[in-house]
Amino acid sequence: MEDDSGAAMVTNLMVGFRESTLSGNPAFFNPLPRSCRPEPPSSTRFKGVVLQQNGNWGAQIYANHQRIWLGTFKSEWSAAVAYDRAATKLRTSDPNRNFPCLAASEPLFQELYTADAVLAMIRDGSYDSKFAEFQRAACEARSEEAAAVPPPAGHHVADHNGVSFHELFQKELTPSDVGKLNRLVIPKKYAVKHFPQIPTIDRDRGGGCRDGEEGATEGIMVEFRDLQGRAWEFRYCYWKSSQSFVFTKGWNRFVKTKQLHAKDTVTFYRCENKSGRRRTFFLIDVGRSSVAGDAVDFFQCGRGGVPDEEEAEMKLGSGVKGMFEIGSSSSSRGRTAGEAEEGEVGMESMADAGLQEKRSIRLFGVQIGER
Amino acid sequence: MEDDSGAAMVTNLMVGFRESTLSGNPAFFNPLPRSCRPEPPSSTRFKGVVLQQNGNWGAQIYANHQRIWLGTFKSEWSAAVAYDRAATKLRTSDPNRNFPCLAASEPLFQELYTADAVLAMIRDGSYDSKFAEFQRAACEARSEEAAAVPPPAGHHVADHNGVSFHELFQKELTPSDVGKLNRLVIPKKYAVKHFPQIPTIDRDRGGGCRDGEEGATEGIMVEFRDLQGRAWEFRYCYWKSSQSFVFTKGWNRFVKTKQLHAKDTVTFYRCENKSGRRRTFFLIDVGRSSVAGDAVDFFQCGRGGVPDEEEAEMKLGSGVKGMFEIGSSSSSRGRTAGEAEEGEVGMESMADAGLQEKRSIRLFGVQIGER
DNA sequence: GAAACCACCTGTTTG
DNA sequence: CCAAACAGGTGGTTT
Repeated sequence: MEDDSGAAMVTNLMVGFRESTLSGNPAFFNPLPRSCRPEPPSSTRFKGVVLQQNGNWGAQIYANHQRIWLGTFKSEWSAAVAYDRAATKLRTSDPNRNFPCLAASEPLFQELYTADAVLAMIRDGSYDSKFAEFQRAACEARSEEAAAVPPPAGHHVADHNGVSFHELFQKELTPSDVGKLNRLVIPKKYAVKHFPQIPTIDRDRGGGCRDGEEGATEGIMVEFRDLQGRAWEFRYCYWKSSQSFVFTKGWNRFVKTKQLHAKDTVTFYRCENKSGRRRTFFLIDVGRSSVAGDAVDFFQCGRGGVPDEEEAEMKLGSGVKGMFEIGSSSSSRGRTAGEAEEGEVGMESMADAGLQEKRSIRLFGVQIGER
Repeated sequence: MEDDSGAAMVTNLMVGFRESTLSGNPAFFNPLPRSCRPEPPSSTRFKGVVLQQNGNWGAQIYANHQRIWLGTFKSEWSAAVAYDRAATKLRTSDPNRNFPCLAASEPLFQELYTADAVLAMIRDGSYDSKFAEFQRAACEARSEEAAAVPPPAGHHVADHNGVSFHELFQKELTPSDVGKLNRLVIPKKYAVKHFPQIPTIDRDRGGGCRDGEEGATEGIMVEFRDLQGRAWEFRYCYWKSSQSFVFTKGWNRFVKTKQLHAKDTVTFYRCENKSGRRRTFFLIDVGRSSVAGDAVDFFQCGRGGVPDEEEAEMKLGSGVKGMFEIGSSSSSRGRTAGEAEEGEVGMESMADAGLQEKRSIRLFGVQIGER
């Protein structure tokens, strides 16, 4: 509770302020751009931080009309970081942070945990190590994928510390995938194996309805996260005429924001946290073509594409007809810190649970350890 | 009743057989093509014409299982013309006429009157002058629209002899409007101002239906007349996704028949006859782009597009779901000559009556006279 | 089988 | 600057 070392370490990790004592991939500790670095503490106090009589710093956050105590910390910054992390989970609609860059890669990590679990990690100092492991695994996976030999899809599973990343498949983008057609063709074998079945509206079900709808498949909305935790919704549908599965609506925005080009790749993962109580979510990652040459580092600050002009456009779950919720991200926003919503609609449709029978010990293709 | 001069004058007007004594726009009196001219009277009597003992010619017509007497006339031709005019009103489904070309521009004129009123005008000889005024106004309006300066829409109101032509709006056609998309985009501001509201299926009406349909709008059929009096039905609907109002079904046929091209214009009018007892109808007119160069005369024979191969296809009002009747044309076909149907469904929706407050004295933009 | 129709989708433009 | 409107599209279904 009172220990400050954890928070300080994470400040290192995320802000790169001094050399880390944590061994691991050095790519982690790329300093953030100068503009991202927090200013030294000033008379202006950080949000959610209070100075205590004993000289320590307390962190608290208001969410859902109640005050939540995050613990006491030895440094003002550590307390401010704790606030940011809690805010990342609890105040998603409020963009105000003490260290804006801190939030860049944490939402995805936090997706793996319930709000209670995140708060507990903040309080007991385990947040840092959990997050560090999460990042190290991701970074290693990234370097693996950058290798010349394309990794065999479907076998890259990491399961470390209760967190698993299961690679579903990867596709090299065609010119059409990134062109004016505004669609991504999902190879059929992967679509049927990993993606939910697209429901068909059965007509003769009671007969009360008008003549309008028939046995048409109009597709469903599916949601993925990128490595920054940003949600991406795609309309996933089946085109009878070409007998192909495609992403349509939303795909074009992804291509542009991520500045994808032909021969770049997209990789899909299923992410779970079996030790925590957090549900599965799905992840989409992009890989640059080697010909393009700019193999940027994995969690490098600013990755995730061009600066996003449409930041405020991220829709919170808006009850769109046909919405398919993957994970609980949308609906859990602004929710009470308590437990919630297991088994939302369609979740079980992503039916490839059979592939994780062997409790793999690779994370994004990198051997990590038995468990 | 017995006067033949009126009918003879109209024969002039329409057939251009000899020089007219009516002053006015010379464009009126373009002779019709030779094939349109009636043959001189032969031993074969005209339909609906009977020779009377006193040497005059009587005209009569059978409609709705009864014989209607149209009056006596000094010439055989005049009586035959009278029959044609009555047939235009009463026997629309029967294309048989004594002078086929005569009917070209009269149905529109007749739309302004009830069947009884038309018959009365035929009998008392006032048909000719009323029709002549109608045509003169239309011709002047046409020449005005051909001017380089686009007329300000919504202010072109003619009110002459109780007949008003109110310009609702005009649109220059885009390549898409005349292309493969088979639709015409109605600018929103005009759609909401002048066109009927597209009904929304209200869901909570008994609750028998499933969740399928929401506030869906499936559009309505609207009917317009062209200047030849031909009826055109368009499906008028609202596309939620693009938030635009469009004509869909039927528009493509109009484009082809009228041989429309990009930069041509369509203009919509509301036509009323306040002195008569006839209801409003709506008119769609086409204007050729000046770059296309062929500013054809207004009521020129053959105008109205290519020869119509699909003549028999004109549907009589067929009780289409969501049908929106403008005017009474469809439902009055084959109807008894008596008075009928005031205020049909949706008629009041074409709500811009507020624009005619000042009892305008311009007809299609041309000053005509105080009234 | 072709053409029209239908219900969506998006990039550009603009008040 | 941004949301609205719209010109220009799509695949799928009906005629």
